[in-house]
Amino acid sequence: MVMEKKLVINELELGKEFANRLMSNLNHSSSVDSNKTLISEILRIYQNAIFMLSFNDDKNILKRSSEIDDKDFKNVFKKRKISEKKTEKVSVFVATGQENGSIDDGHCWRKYGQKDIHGSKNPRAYYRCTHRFTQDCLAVKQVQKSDTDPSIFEVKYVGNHTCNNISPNTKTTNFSVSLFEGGNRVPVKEQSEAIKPMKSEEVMISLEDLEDKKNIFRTFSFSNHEIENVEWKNNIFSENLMEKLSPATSGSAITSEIASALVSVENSETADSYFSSLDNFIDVGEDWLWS
DNA sequence: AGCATTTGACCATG
DNA sequence: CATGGTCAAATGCT
Repeated sequence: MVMEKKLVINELELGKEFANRLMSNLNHSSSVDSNKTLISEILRIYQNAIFMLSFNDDKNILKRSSEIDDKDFKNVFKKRKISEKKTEKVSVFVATGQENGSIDDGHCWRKYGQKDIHGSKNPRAYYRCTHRFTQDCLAVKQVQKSDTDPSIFEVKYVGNHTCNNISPNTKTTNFSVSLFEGGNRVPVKEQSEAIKPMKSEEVMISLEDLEDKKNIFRTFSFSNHEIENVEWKNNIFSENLMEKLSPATSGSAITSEIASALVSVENSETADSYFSSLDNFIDVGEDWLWS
């Protein structure tokens, strides 16, 4: 069985586990918050599984990634800076709950293009940092509404923000994040949890050991080194989530092996502003592609 | 007026 | 040649 398939199955099994837990909760009159969190998690898992499968379908894309990697950078392109872009880090997010497709991530973006994408129902919008010219900020993002779920926007970030203009909205974000790098857990950012969230969204990060089959997706990461390496790195439970769901299980062995992020957005209007603080969470290597 | 968005054209790439 | 990413003129918005 291919790795990707196993991972999708793992994801679905996790969804099943959460559903069972929800059933149990309902039988024991657990807190509404806990049940909501479970439902949210189950929905996320389904979306992840769908997303993974959609990526897995396109082998040609994966092939192309490896081919690009095999090339030297001896080719100097004439006009565009695509070759530079390829060396930048890319983050992929699945944003839910957006009503109008404009995803406020705490940075100021300027739309510079939109394209109909072959095989996709929805066009892809291209944004660059508003401060591209004033502060030489080369950050770029692409937003595309999911074909499978119109409420979900796939957001891809390319490059780091070098500008220092962050929307005040960011202040309302309440999250706790950790990630792995080279097998070591590295705390990234943490803010006060003083604000009780009205709505939670899981940000998917992944920097987990690819061989660890216990892991289940929160998101995916792609590498272009080889086709075989275009695997979805993954992680399982958010520690915060685990504490919400089942305090007894937090701190278990499993949580020591996960990288996760739980983002709580005080303002329930949007899933705003967590992206800005999560730049490069998902390092998909030097090449990246949409499904 | 100044800034953002739209949209067709252009270009690199496979 | 098809596709995706970017450019830039036209247009819209405040």
